[in-house]
Amino acid sequence: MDVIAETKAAGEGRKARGGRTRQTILEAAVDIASAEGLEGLTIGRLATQLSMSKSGLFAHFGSKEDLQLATIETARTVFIREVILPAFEAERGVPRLWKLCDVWLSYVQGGVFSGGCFFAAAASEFDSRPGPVRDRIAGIMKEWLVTVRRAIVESQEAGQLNTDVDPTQLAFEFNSFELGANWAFKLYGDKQAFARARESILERLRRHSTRSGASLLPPIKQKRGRTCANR
Amino acid sequence: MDVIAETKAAGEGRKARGGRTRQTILEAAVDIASAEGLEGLTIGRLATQLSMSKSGLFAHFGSKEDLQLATIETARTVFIREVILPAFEAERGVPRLWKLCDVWLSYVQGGVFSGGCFFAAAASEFDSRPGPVRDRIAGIMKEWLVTVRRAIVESQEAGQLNTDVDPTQLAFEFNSFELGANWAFKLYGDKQAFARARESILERLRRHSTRSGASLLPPIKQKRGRTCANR
DNA sequence: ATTTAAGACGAACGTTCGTGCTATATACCG
DNA sequence: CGGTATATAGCACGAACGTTCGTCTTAAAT
Repeated sequence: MDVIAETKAAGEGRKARGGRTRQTILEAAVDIASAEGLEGLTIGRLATQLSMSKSGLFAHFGSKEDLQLATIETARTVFIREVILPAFEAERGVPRLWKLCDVWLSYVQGGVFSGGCFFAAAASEFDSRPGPVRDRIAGIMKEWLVTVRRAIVESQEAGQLNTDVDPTQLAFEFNSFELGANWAFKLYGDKQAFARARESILERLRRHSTRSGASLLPPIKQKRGRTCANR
Repeated sequence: MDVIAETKAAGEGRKARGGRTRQTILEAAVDIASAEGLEGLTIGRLATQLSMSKSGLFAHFGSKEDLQLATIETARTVFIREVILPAFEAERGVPRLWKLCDVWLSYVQGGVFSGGCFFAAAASEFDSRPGPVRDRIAGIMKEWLVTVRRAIVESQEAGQLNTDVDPTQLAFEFNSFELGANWAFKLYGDKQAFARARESILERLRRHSTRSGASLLPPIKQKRGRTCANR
């Protein structure tokens, strides 16, 4: 996976001095932007929080747009570290597919970014504003969607998921549940939403799994009252 | 339904003169805000577009927050007219439940607001910004969720939907599909997303419907070729 | 015909934004 | 040690923001 290869190269910095503070700036920028948005991420605000001058900070980036793009790239690195890599420790097929969704929900729930999913927030902020920022966000979210879809296809190739399910359709559904949980959590502080999303995803995985695939899913959790005696 | 009662009262205006321009302002405001956001909705921009002075326009509202709140209320009125009322023409039960979702998707697809779903955009803009604006948006979106949930319960009471399905869970799923379609449409211009959301919703309705409920759903559409017609 | 009140206007306020220019401090290299 | 980049700071700018103020026009009420 190209994603894994690039994590090695990203380690060491540019010119040692400036590279380090630049990284420090970007880490703070990601945190602010996830809560206040990429436009609410103000150079003055960022400088104050880091006890720097506006101009000193600004010198690290040629423009505000560059700062936004660099912030997005940093967020992507965090996302890969916090979601993609852990999920890829699970074996290819249904286990990895499930873990991708599970870890994603945990990453929002656990407050990796203080404003929920960084990219969901950025996408809705820039979706009506054409330009490089919007394009990059769209590209990164597509990466995610493609990763989920590929995990679905691999599950089918491994004989763990029925081949009569459309991978694109299922990826759309999983992504929707994640967006829905993120929405409910951010707007209402509803932590139950994550459990709901997990239940919806698991229900679908179970229904479409072959026997060999179903055995790789977590055991059915008993609901209060009654459970999947449905149908 | 209280929603229907309030459509009658909203007809006539306040002081005839001022009420009319105020309404004109708000209609333009809703359109701008749906694309540029409630914060991107600038008083100067609004005044320019309407060939008014900033101060003359501003006098209709005591503050920017008041303008935002009034804009939200106007958007809600549009939403009720364009989505709720048409859906409530369908008979109670599964037909109304399906039509609620179907009309919602059409309302985004058809560009009632040029920036997709007004409330989805506003929610993600203000979900990390406490205050009256955020509270009102959250309240309105809850109204919608409750309306969908009630339609589910009514479908069960009418014996058209199996009672072993959790209404809150199903409402979460339908809402997620709508958010997912809105997301794909705004970020990628993907019109197929609406068809995908409809398919997901219908599939679930069919699976959980009783015989009497299933007969009230639209006929099954044949898919092109095999499921592999996607990209 | 006179008074009153509302609506719209232009100008200006103070603040904050992104962005340049210029000077100083700090670190690295011969 | 001195010299040269590089990093940061200080300062100022033009524009845009929300907001306030005083004035003029216009239509209704007396």
